[in-house]
Amino acid sequence: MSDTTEVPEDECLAVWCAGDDWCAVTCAMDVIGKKWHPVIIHRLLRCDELRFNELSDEVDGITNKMLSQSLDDLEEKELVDRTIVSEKPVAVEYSLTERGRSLERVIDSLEQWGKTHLQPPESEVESA
Amino acid sequence: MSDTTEVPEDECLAVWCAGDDWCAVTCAMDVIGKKWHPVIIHRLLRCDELRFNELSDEVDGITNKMLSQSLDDLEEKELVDRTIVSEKPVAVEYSLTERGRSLERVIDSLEQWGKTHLQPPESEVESA
DNA sequence: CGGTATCCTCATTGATACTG
DNA sequence: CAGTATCAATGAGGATACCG
Repeated sequence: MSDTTEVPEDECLAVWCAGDDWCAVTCAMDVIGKKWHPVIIHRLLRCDELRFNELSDEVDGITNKMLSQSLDDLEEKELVDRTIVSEKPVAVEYSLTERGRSLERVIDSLEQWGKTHLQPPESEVESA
Repeated sequence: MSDTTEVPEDECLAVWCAGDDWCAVTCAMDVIGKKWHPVIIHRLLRCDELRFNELSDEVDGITNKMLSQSLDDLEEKELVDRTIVSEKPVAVEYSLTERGRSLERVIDSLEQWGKTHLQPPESEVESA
């Protein structure tokens, strides 16, 4: 029951794209194309579950606001799960949902392309 | 001389991302993550070569300015080739470069994901 | 710890009109 | 046909501070 018809009724994901040709790429980009989404997903893909601050540390450069906002959006899109681990000393853990994990191929091809065609600065990263 | 070391000296593609972890996904997104880039590349992937107006018609919703601007950016990033077909009645054709074509996997996985998880509105597209 | 709230900036996008 | 110029709007993103 998870690969036949994934789209909920309240889901508006498909709406803003349903123009002349539907365009799945544009839609997909609208979902994961936000500035911080790809990295966040990428990290979650590798670490399985992370706390807010761990994520904040992992992503590097992201502000609380953007992390929170991105996570919020990702949750709303059912790509990320938010789990309260502890109430008293507030502790929350973020992980990918099934749907989120399904993005692995996308993120992976993106990463692959980046590594192949953008050239990692492994040998000249210390110049800055 | 086109598949050994693809990165030109003036190329700043790798620069803005060379932070703490390099992050290929973020870099890749910076290249193709612009609003219209994915669709344009997608069309070019399917049509091989298109004129400015054909593209303008294909993309649907894009303005001259954005198309021109996107194409310009794509050219600068060496993803798209601009070929002047005719001088007098100005005619230009756009096509993907090798590098641009290398994005096929990315665009494809993006499209695949979109189609699988965002559900094309084929059966309810006429409600609007 | 895990966020929110506020304010501010500037980049992206768009509409419209004009041109070689 | 294939753009460019200009102006304006929008909103994404960032800095900082505060909260339960």
